[in-house]
Amino acid sequence: MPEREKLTERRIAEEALGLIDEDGIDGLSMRKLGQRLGTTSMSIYTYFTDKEAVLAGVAQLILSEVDAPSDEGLDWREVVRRIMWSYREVCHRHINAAPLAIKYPPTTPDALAFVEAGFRALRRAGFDDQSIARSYRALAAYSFGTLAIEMNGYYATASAAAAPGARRETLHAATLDKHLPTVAEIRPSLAEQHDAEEFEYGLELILTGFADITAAGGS
Amino acid sequence: MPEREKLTERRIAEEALGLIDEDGIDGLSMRKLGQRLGTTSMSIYTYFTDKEAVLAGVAQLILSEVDAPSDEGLDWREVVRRIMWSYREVCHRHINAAPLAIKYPPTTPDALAFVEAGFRALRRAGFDDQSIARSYRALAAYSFGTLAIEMNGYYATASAAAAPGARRETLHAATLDKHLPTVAEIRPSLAEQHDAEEFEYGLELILTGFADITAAGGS
DNA sequence: ACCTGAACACCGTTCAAGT
DNA sequence: ACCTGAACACCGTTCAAGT
Repeated sequence: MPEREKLTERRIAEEALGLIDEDGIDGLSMRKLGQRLGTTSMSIYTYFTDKEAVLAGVAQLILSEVDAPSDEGLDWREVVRRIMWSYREVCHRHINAAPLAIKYPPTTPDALAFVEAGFRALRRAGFDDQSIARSYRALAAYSFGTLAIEMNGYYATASAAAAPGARRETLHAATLDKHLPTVAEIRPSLAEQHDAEEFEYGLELILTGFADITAAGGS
Repeated sequence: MPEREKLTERRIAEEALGLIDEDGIDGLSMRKLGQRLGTTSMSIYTYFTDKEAVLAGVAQLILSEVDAPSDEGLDWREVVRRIMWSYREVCHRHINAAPLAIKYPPTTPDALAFVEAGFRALRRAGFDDQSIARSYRALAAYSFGTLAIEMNGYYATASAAAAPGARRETLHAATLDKHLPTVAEIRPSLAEQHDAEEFEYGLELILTGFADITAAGGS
């Protein structure tokens, strides 16, 4: 199906995101992308230096979808909450592309909008530069890590008795109980966790920590 | 250089880790790995179902290097600190392979040793099952995210004026100041951050949060 | 059971050539 | 400036054949 339309950096990234949504990052090839755009793979190189640049472009596209709440009348905690939950929602909606949002930082103005919104809310609340940078980093780390856990079905894999794909040394329940009794004990509780609930727990823990530690705490 | 030695799941994973340490994950191919082992790529398939299984095996190898402190006489906070710092150190020592440690959960007994140690320390301190699972998840999220930020030189890229590889729409300092003034303001503080210092800040924040929230707090 | 070589169906990217 | 087709140097994995 050759889509005929002027080639654009934007259109290429959008089509790439579509392909990734359907087939995953490994399912994206320059050849397939070219075909989907109604041209050859080589025409893409007019707009992006290489495949990695395309992937970075896809990341910008996703990050642009994150809410950037104006902070009028909102507590800084509430602004941060909205951004964090929106970030998580966007990454789940493009779950195949989520690793790109983790790997490539926002660089375009659209992709940076939510960062600006967050920084402004913290500034208003009286955080100094270092505290803002520090809070941003801690929140970024937490959201990246959360995504990583939620993406791979991290615990689903961990709970499976067998080492995935390894043909020997599968972990029998017996050896588990013997050598790793506490792991065996806690496993059910890990399996019972709800992603959203645990995300909230950690997020509120961090927000409370900010309030305790930064000078701006009470505002 | 054909290394002649009996082929083993373990030896294959070790050689794969060596290759990744040198050339990165993309630098690992089944063909090169086979050559390094003194055979063909195909002989590897006797021990691993596919390339992904090899990567999961490499992850187990790395995770086995993480310290698993015995909790005798140690405060639970101190046990967690040692594990977290060791995890970080191991991933930095195998920085090219670090994404594997994030992607593949520990499944072999050796790789699970540090998890067992951590769980045991929390159990001793009086944490119930749910609190242990919850703490583990929060700490895992934080360490994964930290790694992701430290790995890609996340802020280094973010600080560069240009969107990497995109040929248009590079972000000029002027448009930055105009549309993203707070981002422009905070950028220097982000560039000044020290990885280890920020890691400690977030880790201690989380540990304090655990003490506040779990019933076992004071012990 | 373990290893092999040839073959299949792909890749990203370069380059010379076209408009 | 933008697009193209052929070519280069690779991939992971299957399969039939060997020991």
